[in-house]
Amino acid sequence: MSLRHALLGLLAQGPASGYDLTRAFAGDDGGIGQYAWQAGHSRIYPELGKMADAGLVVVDETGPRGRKSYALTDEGRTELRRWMLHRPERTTVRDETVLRMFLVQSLEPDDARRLLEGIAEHCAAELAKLRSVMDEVDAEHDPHEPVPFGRLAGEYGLRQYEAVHGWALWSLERLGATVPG
Amino acid sequence: MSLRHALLGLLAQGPASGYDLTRAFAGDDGGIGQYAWQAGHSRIYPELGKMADAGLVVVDETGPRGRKSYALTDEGRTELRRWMLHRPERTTVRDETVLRMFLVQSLEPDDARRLLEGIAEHCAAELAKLRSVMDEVDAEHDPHEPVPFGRLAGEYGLRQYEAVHGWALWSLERLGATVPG
DNA sequence: AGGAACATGTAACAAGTTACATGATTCA
DNA sequence: TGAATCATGTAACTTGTTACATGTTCCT
Repeated sequence: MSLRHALLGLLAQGPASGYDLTRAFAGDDGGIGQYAWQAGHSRIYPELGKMADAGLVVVDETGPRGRKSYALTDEGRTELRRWMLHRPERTTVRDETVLRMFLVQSLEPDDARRLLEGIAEHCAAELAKLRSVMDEVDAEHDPHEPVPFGRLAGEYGLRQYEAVHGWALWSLERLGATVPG
Repeated sequence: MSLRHALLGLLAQGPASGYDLTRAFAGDDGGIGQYAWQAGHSRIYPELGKMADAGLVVVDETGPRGRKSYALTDEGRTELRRWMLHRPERTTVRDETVLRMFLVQSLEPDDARRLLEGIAEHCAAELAKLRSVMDEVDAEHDPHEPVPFGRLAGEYGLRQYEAVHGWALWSLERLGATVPG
């Protein structure tokens, strides 16, 4: 039931509507939906309803066009904290990109090389993009204030891309050793 | 439909039964199920059935206890290759661990620190374990032969743990700056 | 003989995606 | 006034998990 906790975590930042939360998931902007968890509005609205029934959130404000803004309750905050600090022995993982990495060796060497080169290029490009965004965030940020929300996640993304980039290059070398020329 | 492709990828290594494939997913041994994709036998058996209907695999051998060994067909290999080399713009991602990382900043600083310390320790421990396994693999491997299956995935795991470890330490420093003492 | 591991399957439930459906407000 | 965006919801379908169910072979 991680969608519930994702929503609790986002609401911990401040009240938001289902529509706001849907955008937080949808972004191609290095947000939660790109790296951590995906959800569409058709799951988010019913889940918010159930969470309200369970007392984890309340509608704190209604706006135009039927907008309902949800806020965390103390119960919700407690549940979020419990989930964050409790490490389950086995967690949900479903990652198509990593799956491709696992299966690189099922391809013929030429195909594998092509795939790895594509991955390396893609990572380099994304890395450059994300790095410039993060540099900007850091430049605008007063070092005496708390880290801006999302900065830690951004750093994770950065290091993630670096790791995959390095891995692709390492793999190309390893594969290359078997086919001289 | 990534389960299908995960199965095709595993079968590219050689024929296997549903039971064999189930173990490949289930392992806590740094296998596909720990990092890339999870599946239980109750999904695997029906999927193998459908794949056989679609001509992607065939039962190449039957054994004791009703064992059915599946092998890739040419069609299956073509479909696997198509999927591997075709980069979709948006891929499935669902990762509870990364979700926690995204939400670290929803915790109070003390809790966040505790969580990050736990992550750093956990990564260091897993890294050490995996490194010794990979060192062993490398020691037993003739450098003139192709890279052993799983070695690239193992390297990915290694670099992944290193990245997360580094990230946790960096984040601790960043958080620490806001709360002196 | 009896337990562990091998081996396959189905059913009920939970979670997520895509498509369908509707309506209000804002802005040019 | 018309298009874009805001805003919420449901229904049908797909995918995955947990629980139920059964039978065989190997090893001690």
